[in-house]
Amino acid sequence: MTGIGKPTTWCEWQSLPGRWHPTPEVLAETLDGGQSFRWHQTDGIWTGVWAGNIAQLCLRDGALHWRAPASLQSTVASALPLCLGLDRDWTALTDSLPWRSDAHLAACIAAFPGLRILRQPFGETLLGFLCSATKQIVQIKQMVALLAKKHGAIICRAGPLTPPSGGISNAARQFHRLPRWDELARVSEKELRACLLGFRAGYIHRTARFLAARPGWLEETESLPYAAAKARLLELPGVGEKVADCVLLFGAAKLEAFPVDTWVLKSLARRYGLDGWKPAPVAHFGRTHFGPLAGLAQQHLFAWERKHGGR
DNA sequence: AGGCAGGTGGCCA
DNA sequence: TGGCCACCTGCC
Repeated sequence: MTGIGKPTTWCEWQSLPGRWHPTPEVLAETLDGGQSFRWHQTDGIWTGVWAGNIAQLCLRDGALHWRAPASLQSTVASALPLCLGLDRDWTALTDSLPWRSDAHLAACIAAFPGLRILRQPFGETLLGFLCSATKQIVQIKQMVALLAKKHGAIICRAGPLTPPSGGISNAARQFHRLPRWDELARVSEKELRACLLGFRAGYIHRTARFLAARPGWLEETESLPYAAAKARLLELPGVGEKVADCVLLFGAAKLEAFPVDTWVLKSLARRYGLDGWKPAPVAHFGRTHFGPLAGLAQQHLFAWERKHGGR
C-alpha cells in the first residue's frame, strides 16, 4: 500500500467472470475510446487505475484475463467487475435499442459488438471531463496522468509491466491515484496549469473550492435520478450540458444521458439529416429517437464516427 | 509551421 | 433565446 519499500509483484493471470468476449478492437474502444482516460495499452496488456485500484487486462484465445498487484488482489477482484459493467447484460441492453428500425444504428452496433459503458468513480469522471474541453483523448490522458503523478497519492509500486523475457520495461512502476476533490481544493490554479490544463485549470480550481465547501454534495448528486443529478452538476464551473452528460453516463451508469459532442453532432447531421442543428435540439432528438438507453446508442455512434470519420 | 481540438461562460442584440 | 468569441497550449 505504501510507496516506499520493495515493489509488490503481480498476482497470476485469472480469467474474468462474466460473459464478455470482446475483440481487441472492441476492448480498445471500450477502455480507450473516450469514456475513461486512465487505461493504457502496452504490448497487448491494458493497465487501468481507478480510485485505489490497479488492474491489468489481456485477451488470451478470445477470453479476457486480469491480474492486479498482489497487495490489491482482493479489492480489485471485487471492484473490477463493476468497473467493466460485468453486472449487466449488455447483449440484452443493446438488443433493446431501436436498431431494427434504424439501419445506421444497426451498422454501428455490428461494427463494435459488445461495446459497453464503463462504471467509473463519479468524482474522477468529473475531473476527467473537466479536462476534456476542445482536447483530444491523447491530450486529456496526459493531463489526467500529470494530475495523478503530481497531486495524487501513491497506491503502490508494482513490478515489471511485462515479463522479464519481454525485455521492454523491467523497471518497477509507481501508480498514483487521482487526487480527490478535497485534495485538489488545496492546489493553486497555477500548479494546476503546470499539468497542461490551460484554461481548464480555472474550472477545476473553482469546482474544487465549490465542492470543498459542500461536503457530501457530490455523493448526494450521484445518488439522484438523472434529471436532478444533471441540474446539480450544471451548477459547477466548467460543467455544461455535454460534460454533465458524460459524467452521468460514464461515472454513474445513467444510460439515459446523451452527450452531444462534435462527433455525435457530425454523425447525426450526416446520418439522420440533422444538418445545421444545434447541440440542444440534437440531444433532444437523440433521447427521443434512441430511448432510455440513448447513452449506449451514443457510444456506438461515437465509435463508428471515430473509426469512419470524414467519410 | 500553424491551425485545430469530446466545450463553457460571458457578452451582445 | 440565440449567436459569437475568448480561453490555453500541445499535437498532427
